[in-house]
Amino acid sequence: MAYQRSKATEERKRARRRLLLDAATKLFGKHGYHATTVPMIVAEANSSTGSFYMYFRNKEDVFNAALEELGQAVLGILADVRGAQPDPLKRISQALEALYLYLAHKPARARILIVESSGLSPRLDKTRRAILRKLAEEVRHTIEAEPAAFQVENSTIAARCVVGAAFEALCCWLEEDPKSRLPAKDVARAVARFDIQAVKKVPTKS
Amino acid sequence: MAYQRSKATEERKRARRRLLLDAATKLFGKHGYHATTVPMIVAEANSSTGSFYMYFRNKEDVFNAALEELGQAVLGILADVRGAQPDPLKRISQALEALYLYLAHKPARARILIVESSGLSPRLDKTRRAILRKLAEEVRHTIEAEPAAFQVENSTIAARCVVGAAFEALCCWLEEDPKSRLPAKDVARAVARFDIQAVKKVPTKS
Amino acid sequence: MAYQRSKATEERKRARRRLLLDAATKLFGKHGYHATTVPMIVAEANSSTGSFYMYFRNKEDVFNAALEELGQAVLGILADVRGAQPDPLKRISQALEALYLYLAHKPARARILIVESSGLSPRLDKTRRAILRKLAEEVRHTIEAEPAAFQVENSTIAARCVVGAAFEALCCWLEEDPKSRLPAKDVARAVARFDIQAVKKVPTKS
Amino acid sequence: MAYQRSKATEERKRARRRLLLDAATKLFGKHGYHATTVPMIVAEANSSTGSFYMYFRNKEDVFNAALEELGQAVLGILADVRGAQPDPLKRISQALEALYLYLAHKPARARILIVESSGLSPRLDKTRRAILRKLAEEVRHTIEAEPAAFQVENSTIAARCVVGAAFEALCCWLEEDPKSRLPAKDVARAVARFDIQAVKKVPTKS
DNA sequence: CATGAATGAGAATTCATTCAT
DNA sequence: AATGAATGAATTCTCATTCAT
Repeated sequence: MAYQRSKATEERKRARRRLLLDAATKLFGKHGYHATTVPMIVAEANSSTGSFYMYFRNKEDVFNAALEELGQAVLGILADVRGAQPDPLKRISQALEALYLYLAHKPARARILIVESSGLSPRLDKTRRAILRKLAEEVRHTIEAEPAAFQVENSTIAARCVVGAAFEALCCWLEEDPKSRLPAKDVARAVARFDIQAVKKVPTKS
Repeated sequence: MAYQRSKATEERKRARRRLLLDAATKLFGKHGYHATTVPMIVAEANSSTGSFYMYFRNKEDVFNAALEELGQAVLGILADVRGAQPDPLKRISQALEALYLYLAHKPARARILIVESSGLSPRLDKTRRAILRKLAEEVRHTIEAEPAAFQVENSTIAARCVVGAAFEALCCWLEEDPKSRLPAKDVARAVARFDIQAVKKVPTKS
Repeated sequence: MAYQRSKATEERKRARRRLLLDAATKLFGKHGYHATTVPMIVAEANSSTGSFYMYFRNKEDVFNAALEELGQAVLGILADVRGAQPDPLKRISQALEALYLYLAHKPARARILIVESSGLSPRLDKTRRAILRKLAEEVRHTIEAEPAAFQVENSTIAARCVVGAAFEALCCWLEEDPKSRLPAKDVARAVARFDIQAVKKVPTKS
Repeated sequence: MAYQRSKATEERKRARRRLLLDAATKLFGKHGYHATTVPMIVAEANSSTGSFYMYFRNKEDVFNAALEELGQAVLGILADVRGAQPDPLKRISQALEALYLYLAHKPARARILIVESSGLSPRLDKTRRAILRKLAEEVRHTIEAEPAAFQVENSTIAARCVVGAAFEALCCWLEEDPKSRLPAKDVARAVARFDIQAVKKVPTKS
């Protein structure tokens, strides 16, 4: 009986945390870190400041949680593609497309990851960099795993370039008028073409 | 009533503004926008709050001034290279190298441009985007001016990718331990190789 | 989520607001609007700046609240007299006496109403004028309701004169040395005599 | 020669002071004491802060000067009427009319005297009260000089009432829409009727 | 004498966080 | 566990006044 109740409690706690984290993600993406206040978050989540500090150490902590969750999601997308597509060049293409479709449909999250998480606190910077590093690592492994398909001067730097190119193009696209801009898919393809061209092995003549 | 405004006074005003702007640039690059306070800036510049508000409307205004100055500097570097190097592929390479050397020697400025200027206020975002847009335009013009040398799916997007790749690689490099990381020049070359590979025309077999 | 809001909490909130408003009223009356700072108010109320801004939008807002409360009080005094005294001439007399006794015992409030509320902000000016207007309206209605008792050239202007005379006399009296000045009651009577003489119907000879 | 030059200098000094004082009067009347800044005054007078502090000790000092000048002007008007009109009742009427015409044509000055000079500093309060006191004294002397014409309970208080009535009516009138309000002359007459009725001797039957 | 750049004390206000209920 | 009232440190910005030129 006591166990049952505790289980229900656990679930309610999880649900409450979700509510708060979703509200925070939404607002951080919309207004940025500094313009989002804790009262705003708890109002959006129909909760209270007191509860907020039960689930998160402080404001930085929710942002960090939102950022990490986002990182997980993005890495998950990449993992899915890796499992599904054996051709490494096509994999890059597919991964970019999947990433763009995901972030294009959740522009608030895209903003958190790309725009709003810069220059905050050391801890948040660290989390942000960790996500970007993991993405770059993923790319680097892909490159290094198939020397027959790729040819770059420095795979670490090339991987960073792939990530940077993708995010900058995405960032610009997010700022464009949603009515007149290209479809996300097309941007993803153009970026993929760019990245692939940059890293694929050029057959030497002879 | 209004006497001839003394030239010495004008010069002192300019000097004072410079002092404040340099101090602000230094501190913004070191601590970021929010962690830098006006008192900190005036202390660094050996000036006073009152003076600060004579030369800048508010804190946002100095940051904007610093950012714009930085944008001018970076565009100036690109313009210099454009004038000096007729070969468009080599030009990209040289431009990146010049940019890296400049920002590597002024890491505080690099941070302002790449890391600290995101997600602040609409006005600052606009200034930041304007700089990145101009950089991308520069790249796009280079690409479009020589169809014989370049081949991309979409020159606008490719230009953004070039800029994004360069800045992400630079950003990562700035975070590395200065003692053990590669020299700026080498990073610049690796990035240049990446970018050039991505956009140069691949000779069709025949 | 929202539990029954506890009655005790509501009451404490009301009490806190009262405390702040009373402190503000006291200090505004003593030092005037500009010389009274929010820290002074919260110190007087044994509260904190944060609380202050929970109950009032800003400094102007407390002053406005104090002024409106004062207006209510003064209008209440007039309403009481109107209910109690059918003779319109005597009513003016009684109303003035009641007003003087009230304000003489709360000189800080009198100062707020008469001296300190002028030339502050448009909003406060409006509140001040609204109170004086209502007082004058009260007088005007009294005059117009009994044409047999009163005779004036313009009842609106006469009503303003009644109010102006009363407040100027009160203001001068408040500045006099409390030890040597006339009792409030006597001043009230002299003013009443003045006002009544000014507005009462002069029996035409016949 | 030296004398000549000094005289010219004296004149220029006087002129400069006038310029500053006029600018200050205009701005104080328009925006009030606190909303008028020294830079605003010197800009209006085409002068400089440095000069300002040559002619006035500080901001309070100009306001005081403006107020005193205004007081002189108003007392001058009363003195003129006193010299010209021997009938004491008619004199009150004429004085009010002259006062209203003067202040109606210089609403900024009227505001300084009636609205903006309240609740500032002790010194300014004192100057303001001194002006009102002198006006009341003038009225009191008129009343006391002709016991045959007047009949009041307390001439000091009656005099204050006369002044208060006049200023409150004027103040209300100044706030009314200039297009639709009564002419100043009519208001003056209505106020005069009120005041005279209040203080004139009522012939006892017999 | 005139100028206006420089000063810095001082005020208002916000919001992350705590804690009594 | 949940609530939201209370806290106060911290920050921005203004403007009267001074003083070097």
